[in-house]
Amino acid sequence: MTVGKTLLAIQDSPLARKLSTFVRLSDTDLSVMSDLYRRRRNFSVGVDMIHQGQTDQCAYVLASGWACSYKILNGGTRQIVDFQIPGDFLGLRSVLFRTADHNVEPITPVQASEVKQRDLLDAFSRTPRLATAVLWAASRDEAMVVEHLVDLGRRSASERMAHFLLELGARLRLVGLADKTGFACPLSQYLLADALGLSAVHVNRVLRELREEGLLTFQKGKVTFDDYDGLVAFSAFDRTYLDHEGPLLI
Amino acid sequence: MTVGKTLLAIQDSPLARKLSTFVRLSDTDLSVMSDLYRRRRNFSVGVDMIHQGQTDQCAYVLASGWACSYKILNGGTRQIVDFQIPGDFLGLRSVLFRTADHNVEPITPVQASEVKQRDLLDAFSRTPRLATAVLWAASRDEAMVVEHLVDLGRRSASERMAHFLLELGARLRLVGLADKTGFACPLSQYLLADALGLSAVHVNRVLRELREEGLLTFQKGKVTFDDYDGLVAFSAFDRTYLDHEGPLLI
DNA sequence: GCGTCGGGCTGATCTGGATCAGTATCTTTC
DNA sequence: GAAAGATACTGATCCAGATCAGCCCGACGC
Repeated sequence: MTVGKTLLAIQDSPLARKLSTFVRLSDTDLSVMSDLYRRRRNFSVGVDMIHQGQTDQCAYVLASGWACSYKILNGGTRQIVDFQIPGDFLGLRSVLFRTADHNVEPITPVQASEVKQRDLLDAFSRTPRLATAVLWAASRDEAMVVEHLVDLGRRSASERMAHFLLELGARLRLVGLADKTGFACPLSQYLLADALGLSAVHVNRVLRELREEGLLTFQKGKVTFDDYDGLVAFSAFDRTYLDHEGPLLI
Repeated sequence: MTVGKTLLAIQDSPLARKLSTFVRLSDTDLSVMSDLYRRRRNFSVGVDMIHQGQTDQCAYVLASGWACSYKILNGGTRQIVDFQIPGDFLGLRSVLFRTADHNVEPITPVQASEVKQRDLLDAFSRTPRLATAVLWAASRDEAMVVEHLVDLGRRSASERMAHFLLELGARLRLVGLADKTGFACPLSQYLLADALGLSAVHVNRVLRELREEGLLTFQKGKVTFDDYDGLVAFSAFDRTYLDHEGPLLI
């Protein structure tokens, strides 16, 4: 039975797994979702997937690789708003509004499924539960942006760094790409600087500081939590906003 | 015909007006919405409407007054994430997730309709379009949070202030509470400080600076844009993310 | 086998905004 | 109408993090 097999495959995708922590997805929901997965595309590092200011952009579901969404400001600086990891939705706002309000750029080679506006809105009208699930996923993303905002507004550079890497680790654990000891991380110090509102120079110093304190090591593309509990205490990390409880809707 | 009259009243509410810029709401949608409006409640200044860490909180639709959502960090400081003005949804995340990840506090006396989780999820399953509309509204809010994040990460104190007050003005104009010359603003310098990640002392100096530059005046609860175009240029304000175009779904 | 380019890394100096320590109104309360 | 809180406002000082300037090293092209 090919249909059954396909559904099983969809059910196992990172997105389905994420959404089903909130709503129980029926076979109908899953088959509607599988339509969204049709157009698989590849992107290479540094070539924007979504351009700020352009209209009729697509959204994507990230299958593999890392990307970042950012805004450019006059003066050439930029602010990275969030990093996207496998299973993440990306560019939702750019399809809900006609014109994209941010850029998205792959940090590593990326595989992603393209989702056009029509596809998404059609899918929503066919299965209301899917709309609720996506609303939930979007809210979870917003919760992370909010936490990031608190980072920038009220935490010191080193708290910020610690908090940010803990959060990234927690997110990666949800998709099996990290454990409590650390994770592989393709971010350069420049990218960290643009995300944390710091200069690259200061990022370097802060990482050294954290290493010397025995809290964490970030070297050669690998983040290691040398003292997880110490880090949690130091940065007042509270992961409740990332935790999933059982499905809310039956 | 009481039913017709009720629908008309709902149609005129700030929330319905906001949502209908995105989707065309049918009579069914409107009557489902009217159910959400049943429980009107009053809140007084300083008494939290939503408590961080508590479970089974309600959401609210703000009818009148201002509120702010914020997070407390250890050390007693806080970061205000957003201000809510009439027509805004509030506490959506606190009903989608079981436990609230932020506080919401009225800044002025507030009138709001309470929306319980069950009400909301029932409403979504009855009319998928409503779910899409709320997703859209939530995305618009997220766009503002993102812009706020850019404020904190990469703009100087005075750019931040100018950008923030322009945005607030633009939002208030959408609900008829401001015009191009300015708006009535109940925010104290302490609240501004907590929102902009500055000290209250510096907020005061920045406001003086902007006043002396002839850009804007904030005195006696009233923000006046003395040089609107100058402000827009100075803070690189781009309001596309706030603009509504015609309804996307028929 | 030599440039060059993108990271990482470091010291010296500068500065935007915090912090401290007040003063001046204006309300509220009793 | 005195006392107690808010809130606005100001000067003096301090410091976290930016900026500038540069070195080191591995990967790449040719």
